[in-house]
Amino acid sequence: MNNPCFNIAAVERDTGLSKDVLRMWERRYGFPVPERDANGERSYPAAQVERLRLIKRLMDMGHRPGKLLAMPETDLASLAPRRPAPRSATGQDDGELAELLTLVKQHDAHGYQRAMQQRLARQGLQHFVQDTVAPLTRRVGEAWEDGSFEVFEEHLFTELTKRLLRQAIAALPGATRGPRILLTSVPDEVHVLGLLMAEALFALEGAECIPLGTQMPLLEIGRAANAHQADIVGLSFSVAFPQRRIPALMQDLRQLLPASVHLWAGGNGVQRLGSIEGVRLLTSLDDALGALAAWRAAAAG
Amino acid sequence: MNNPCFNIAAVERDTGLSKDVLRMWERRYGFPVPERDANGERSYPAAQVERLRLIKRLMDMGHRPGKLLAMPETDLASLAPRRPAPRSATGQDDGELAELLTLVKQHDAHGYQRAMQQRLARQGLQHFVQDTVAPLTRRVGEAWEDGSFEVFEEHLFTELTKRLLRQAIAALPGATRGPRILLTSVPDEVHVLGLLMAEALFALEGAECIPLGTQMPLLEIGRAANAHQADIVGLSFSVAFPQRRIPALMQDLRQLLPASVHLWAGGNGVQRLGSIEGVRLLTSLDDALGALAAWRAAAAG
DNA sequence: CTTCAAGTTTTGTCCTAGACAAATTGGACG
DNA sequence: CGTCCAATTTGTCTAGGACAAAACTTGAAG
Repeated sequence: MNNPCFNIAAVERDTGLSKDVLRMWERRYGFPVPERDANGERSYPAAQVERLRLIKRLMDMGHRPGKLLAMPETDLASLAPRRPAPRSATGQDDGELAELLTLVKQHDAHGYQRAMQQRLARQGLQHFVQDTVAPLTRRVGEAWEDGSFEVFEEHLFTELTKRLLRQAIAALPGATRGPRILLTSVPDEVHVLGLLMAEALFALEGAECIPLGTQMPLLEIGRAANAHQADIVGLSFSVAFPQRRIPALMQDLRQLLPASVHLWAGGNGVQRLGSIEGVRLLTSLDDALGALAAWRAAAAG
Repeated sequence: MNNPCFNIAAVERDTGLSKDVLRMWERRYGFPVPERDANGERSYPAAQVERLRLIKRLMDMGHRPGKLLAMPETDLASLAPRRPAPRSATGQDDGELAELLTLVKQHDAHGYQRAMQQRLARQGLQHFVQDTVAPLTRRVGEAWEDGSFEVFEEHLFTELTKRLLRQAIAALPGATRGPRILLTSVPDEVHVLGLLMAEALFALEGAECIPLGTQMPLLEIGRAANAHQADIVGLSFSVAFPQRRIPALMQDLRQLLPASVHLWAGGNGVQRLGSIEGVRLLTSLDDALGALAAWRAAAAG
């Protein structure tokens, strides 16, 4: 048999579904049904792994496992390309963004970087962040959801875009005028582009940003805020982060920080959230700038 | 009780020991012996987690679990601070590196960046990577192990250093002369500094690097290699990655790639590894450059 | 028609305990 | 002193069962 087969650990790695879940689904829903190797251990054919990946993707889009696992293969495929159309359609710019996406899709890293550099030069950092990077990121998320972007294409996009933003940030004069803002994310939240966009805008305004990367344990965020004498702690939540966990998390963190330290939370993950005591929710990049202006007004007054 | 307790999933995250292993040790060796919560589930006191982390570290140093778990606390501690002294002691440079570490330790991000930029300008990128970034990273790892670095300090170091390297890489001319090298890491391997160091050296040599960030599922690595028509796939493993898993992982990946694609594995995690069929192990940054030269020689011949 | 609370189903994670293969060690023998 | 085989060590897999937390439904009240 030259079909490659995967043991349960390999499937866990590649799909992100835990061994417990894989065995549970087999028991409850009758899928996947792996073959068994000489030792009686599960051995998943590539086709089943492929289907599991599709199911995982649909689950991330909000579908429920029970339904998906009961479906025949064909119905599954028909669910995938469901894109309800309300893509931001601003005419000309829309086409240019599509071109940028095409470059990534064609794996033309150099072309993408060149095009983005040009755009950055033309628009300036602030408009570049707000009118290019932000919508592009949303587009990539959509494309990934409807299956027109592979995982590795999304990784490439993220990696290249991170570089552009960091480079632009590094080129800014090191300002010391504004508040000190500590930027990071909580454990299980790995997305960093939102943080970088915020950092770029804050740095442009002359604030002093302290970037700690992603996945900081809460206790460590508290210590870091203290050590750096931060005025503001800014967290980012992507849409992929379970929203219901956010309020409790933020309240825990609020208690770890001195009352004088402001706590901000932004990113697409906080859009639909109700207000949280002691936390400023940033609903957009504009709102983030507004929050900074308000902080300064309060500090001056 | 105001002592914080951890459930088994949290302990797995914090120690890197799988749930299976934690339960097995409890059954076999009588440690750890967690309390039970209201639902009868394991609840590990902080002290036990601390000890598990120490045991894990000693295992990574080559000690055997059976011995360690049978030891009383005091003996364990006596094994720990054994830092065999062969820290690269090159006199003057050693002092300068210590100064850089001190800047991070004092949370002086600007000072650190300035000092590193100067070093980069003075040494040139190749020596900067080999003689500054590499030893510095090792030092930070050591400092984290012996507790003199906080988690957030390590995050800050990583974040700032990543930026320096990426900036330097971006400043290089986009060369198209060498092989196309796809650089990434497997799931569960989040460390990226090693990859960036390799990328810097390869790019200096005129190779075309395709950086995909970390944590790519194996199947995706295969697809990406195909889509980008990569000549070489380069993976990085940190010391924190369980070494025993590497050979099987690499063999799985080897089978997913066309025979014409070379497979390289580097990083501090592969130092003590025996050879793997079809995989070129990079034991050092110098060795990585050697591998590149060898590839070119073979391609030309 | 919306909003909120209570009930029901779904779903993931944890539990126990046994089996076995892969890796490592120790010792015997050349 | 090296080499090979046996004994031990060690991690991962297996099987269902149990249960709590999340998500969906339903129904009542504003």
